[in-house]
Amino acid sequence: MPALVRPQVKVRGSLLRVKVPADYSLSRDVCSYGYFLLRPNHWIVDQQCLLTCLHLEDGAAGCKLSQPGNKGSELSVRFDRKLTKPEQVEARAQLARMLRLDESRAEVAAFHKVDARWKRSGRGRLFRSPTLFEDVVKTVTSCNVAWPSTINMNRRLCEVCGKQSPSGLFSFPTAKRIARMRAGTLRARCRVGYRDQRLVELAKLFVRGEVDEAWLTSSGTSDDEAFGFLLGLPGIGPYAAGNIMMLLGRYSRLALDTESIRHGKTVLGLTGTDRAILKRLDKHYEPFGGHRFRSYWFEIWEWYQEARGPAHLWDRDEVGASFTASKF
DNA sequence: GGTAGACCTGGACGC
DNA sequence: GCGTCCAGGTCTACC
Repeated sequence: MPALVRPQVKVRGSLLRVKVPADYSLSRDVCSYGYFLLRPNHWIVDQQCLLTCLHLEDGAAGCKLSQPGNKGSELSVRFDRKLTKPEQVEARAQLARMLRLDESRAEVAAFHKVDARWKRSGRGRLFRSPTLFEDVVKTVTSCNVAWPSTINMNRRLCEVCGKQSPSGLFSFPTAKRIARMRAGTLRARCRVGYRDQRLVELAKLFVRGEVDEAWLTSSGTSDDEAFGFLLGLPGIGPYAAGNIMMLLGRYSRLALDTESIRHGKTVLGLTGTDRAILKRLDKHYEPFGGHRFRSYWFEIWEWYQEARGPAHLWDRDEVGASFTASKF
């Protein structure tokens, strides 16, 4: 979609009111992780609201999320078509996952108790996708590639494989859809490169129910068990598995990549070979225990914001599309 | 357990 | 406009 064309939710559809935790801030908690810059998401800076598109029982439904009141006030979610009752239930569940509404004020406070640096800003929640499948695909499309390519892959996945809503927004493709696609088609039309076969295999695992989100998030499943399972998935290595752990709400692991090395060198002043820096990073965040990823991530996020201004003022097609670790 | 090279895309650069 | 080089994480083969 051309940068100058701003998608609009024009049709008067269903309106959902969504209750949020008392400390919830839409602009802060959405603009907290890079996925808010990836399709089907579009943060509208001058309105401070999120435009996105959900895949529901009767197809794609574009929606605009806003928080008309102060922090903690309920969200207004306007859809571009009428939703059936079951669709409303499904939409609420997807929105809750995406916005981390399951993370209460007390849970965020527990993080601040371990790392008080983020108490003032209130940061604690990390934006994610409405489904685990989308989170996994977004993670795979962020591996071994510069950020602008990740943006392109996600845009093409939505436009080529997603469904179009009444107002013209594209939803993210479902696992069922990707599982039916030929790897060559994904490669040629979505420019996913060698990830093509891995994405199809991942989708098939989801369709067959072999990736069980309930098990992965269960308190009865240890971090080691969840991490080990993720490592066994196609296209998922240590970085991707660590990232997906965070997306599942497990913050005890880091997702270390070249960006981490840059952070270790420039912000933490670590020296030595890349391998040595990675080891030191692991050690450095040990004191944050079960919250390590958040402490690590918000340091990186703050650094981005110092360079590019507050994230809630980033325009997806300008700042969002241009930033890469090597350019900072 | 550690290491080297292939896998792809897109941006940067030189001509 | 074209060709070359490089960055990026995972996977496989090999030692």
